[in-house]
Amino acid sequence: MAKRKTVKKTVGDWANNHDHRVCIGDALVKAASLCGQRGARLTQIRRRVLELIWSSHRPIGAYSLLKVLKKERENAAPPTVYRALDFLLEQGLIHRIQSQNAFIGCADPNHQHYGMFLICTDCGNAVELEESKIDRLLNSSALSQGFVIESRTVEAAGLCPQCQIN
Amino acid sequence: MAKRKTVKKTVGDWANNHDHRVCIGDALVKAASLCGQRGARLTQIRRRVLELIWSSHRPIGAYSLLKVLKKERENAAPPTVYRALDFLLEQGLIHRIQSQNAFIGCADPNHQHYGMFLICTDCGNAVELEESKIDRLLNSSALSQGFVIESRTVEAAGLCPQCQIN
DNA sequence: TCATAAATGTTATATTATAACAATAATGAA
DNA sequence: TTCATTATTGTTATAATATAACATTTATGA
Ligand SMILES: [Zn+2]
Ligand SMILES: [Zn+2]
Ligand SMILES: [Zn+2]
Ligand SMILES: [Zn+2]
Repeated sequence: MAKRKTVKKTVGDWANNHDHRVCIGDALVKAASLCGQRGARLTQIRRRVLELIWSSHRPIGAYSLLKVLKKERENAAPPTVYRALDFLLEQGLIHRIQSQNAFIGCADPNHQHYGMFLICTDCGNAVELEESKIDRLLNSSALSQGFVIESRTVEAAGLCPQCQIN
Repeated sequence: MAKRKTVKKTVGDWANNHDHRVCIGDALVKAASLCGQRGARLTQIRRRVLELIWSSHRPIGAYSLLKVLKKERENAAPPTVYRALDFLLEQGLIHRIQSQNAFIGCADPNHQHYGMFLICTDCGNAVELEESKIDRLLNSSALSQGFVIESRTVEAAGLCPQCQIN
């Protein structure tokens, strides 16, 4: 890979003005590293699906992925994509956006986090919210009813800073 | 309708030991009243779909509803159900559970609320979380990135008090 | 090098949701 | 009441999302 400038892409960076190739590159490097550590096999298909998911900050659906894959691999079929997605989800490399039946890359697969997203209804971009306070409040609120949370889906739709201007 | 004891079904009541007919009855009465006020037509089909949704505290899918409806109305088809669901969603009489592609009755359709749910992975029951603090925290957390939330999906999966015992 | 397990290929089908147009029923104005 | 308008429901077809089941190939390590 050619040497590239390291631009920090912070969580909550809604700007279009970053070099998104850096996001993609970072994600793939991290994924390879994590899978290596874990003895999980980031095969060609899986890697390519991850790359396609990272091709934008918009969640992408399984059949959109399939459409692209088919151009490169004529025998790609739904299971091809869904198996790759299952693997990537298991490894925490992507998240599922329930409200869209779509998938998005996880920028920080190595950290504990909760899969909480802000999703712009205009440009479609989504960013992960790293806010442990929400998680704690949710937990304590549930506990006050005796309910123990194991996993959560938090998806807030609205307008990102960019799209409020336009 | 026969006179019945008014049993308060509080939010967060996970017990099986309430008379669920009361939940159903209350929901239908409230729905009729609200629709009346709004000039919205709670037709036979819509009312029946609402009743079926309220038949348990578990979210129920469109095609499960259809299966039941077909026994009573031989020309019921997917649009029959989805139109009723659309109406009930618009009126705030039901909520959609995104993580299950399923629907659940709203116990308090007249109040402002946020559609936040606790869903038991064991018994399948779901209750709506009335916790404005979570909503405020979510809003402020989003705002700190300049993001304005318009709607939210909060679905926490875990074990309800009953199912922790078993 | 061979047995095993993991990944992928392949075909079929299940599940969830909507499009499009026709027929009927409700509503209110003339 | 009658008629025009709109809302609701009927009907058929199909789109979109996801999984089952079994065959084949590839990777892995004993
Ligand atoms: Zn980027
Ligand atoms: Zn935007
Ligand atoms: Zn009940
Ligand atoms: Zn339970």
